[in-house]
Amino acid sequence: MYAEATRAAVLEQAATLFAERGYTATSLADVAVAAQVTRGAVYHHFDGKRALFQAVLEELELAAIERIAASAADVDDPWQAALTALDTFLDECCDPTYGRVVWQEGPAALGWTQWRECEEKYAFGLVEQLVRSLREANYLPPRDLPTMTWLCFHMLGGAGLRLAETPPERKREVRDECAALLRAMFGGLRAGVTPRAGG
Amino acid sequence: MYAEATRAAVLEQAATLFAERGYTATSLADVAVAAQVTRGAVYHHFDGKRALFQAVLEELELAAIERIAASAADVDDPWQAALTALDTFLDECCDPTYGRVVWQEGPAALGWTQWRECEEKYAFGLVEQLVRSLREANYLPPRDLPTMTWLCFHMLGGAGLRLAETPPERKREVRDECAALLRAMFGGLRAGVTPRAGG
DNA sequence: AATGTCACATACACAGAGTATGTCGTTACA
DNA sequence: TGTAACGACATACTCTGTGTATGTGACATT
Repeated sequence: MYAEATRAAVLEQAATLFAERGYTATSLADVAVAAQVTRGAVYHHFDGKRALFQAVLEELELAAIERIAASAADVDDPWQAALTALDTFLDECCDPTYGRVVWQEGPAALGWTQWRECEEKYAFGLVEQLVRSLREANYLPPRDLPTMTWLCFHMLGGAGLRLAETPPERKREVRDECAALLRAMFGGLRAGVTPRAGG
Repeated sequence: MYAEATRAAVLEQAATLFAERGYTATSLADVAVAAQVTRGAVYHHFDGKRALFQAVLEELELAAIERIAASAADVDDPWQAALTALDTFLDECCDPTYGRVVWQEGPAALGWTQWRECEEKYAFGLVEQLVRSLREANYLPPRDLPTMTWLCFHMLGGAGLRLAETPPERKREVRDECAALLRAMFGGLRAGVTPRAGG
């Protein structure tokens, strides 16, 4: 039963190529060669190029979200939990593949709408959840949830993208810079709002 | 001399189609049909699909940036100038074509790197200029300029994208919501910094 | 031993980008 | 005023890459 190994190899090589060359510049032939199989094998395991990409994206997101959620799970205060999640997220983005595939190639490959639908289950959903809990605890003003979520989501995406393209030796520096700026900006949202005790 | 008219027609139809269907889903045949010419004419005026897209993007950016810069030109205080630019930018984004082409399709079509290089001349350049002037006037902390610019740029892009996809009847509402949130976030960056008088 | 199924491989169809060449009307100029 | 050059397209073809349909061998089942 080599099937699972083949699938995994295809998935792994696809992730690398999509991240390195981008979605359109990567052909299924390239993926097949890299995974040392034929295009037939790729089509056997995945329903075409888009489906392969989506599988790659979902795998990356799943792993990242899991770690991010775990890191924030045992923090009681919603604000501190959000900041912890932010920190872990930035760590995840130091992996070049994640930022490129999820934030840059994602919308291009799947199309804006489908990408967002997919993201509802992962990063976007997590951000929404965090923003919601912050708002309910009165850490944030009672403004439009989708808009707040959307802006936060995109700001995080921007940071992720920037981190992904930063050369390894500068990653830590840029990461800390992003963290400070993001904290300040989120702090701006919070300004003028009194958190509800015990929220 | 119909040449200029033909070029303009191709450019206009391409903008519409790229915005409606996206870059990859739009073939040059589609563009040619819409502009009532043949593919040959398209290739005569533009060096291929990417070049056509870039021309569309640059035209949209040029028009937008011009209006944005003009609106902020006669405001003395850098902070007020930035807020004015923000307002005008959000107005521009209420045009669905602008947001889709520049912020969504742009990176996908040209590739991340080339898109950014192109943007240096337009939106990204303007944001950088504004952020720089704010920092020099001590309205912002002395943090890394590229990172600050990048995050602001992406946040604005997120807002633009959201506005572009909002149905016309809700645009004003979402626009104002975005404006308020963005002002708050930028205010967060400013917090704790004392502006230099006459700066 | 015949049959079915899984995991691929091979071969083909078709769309769309890019290119090479053809055509027609206008202009330059002798 | 004939013609040669050029600009503005149109037509025809090539090539790459996706997707699909079919073929093939190993293995399990009965």
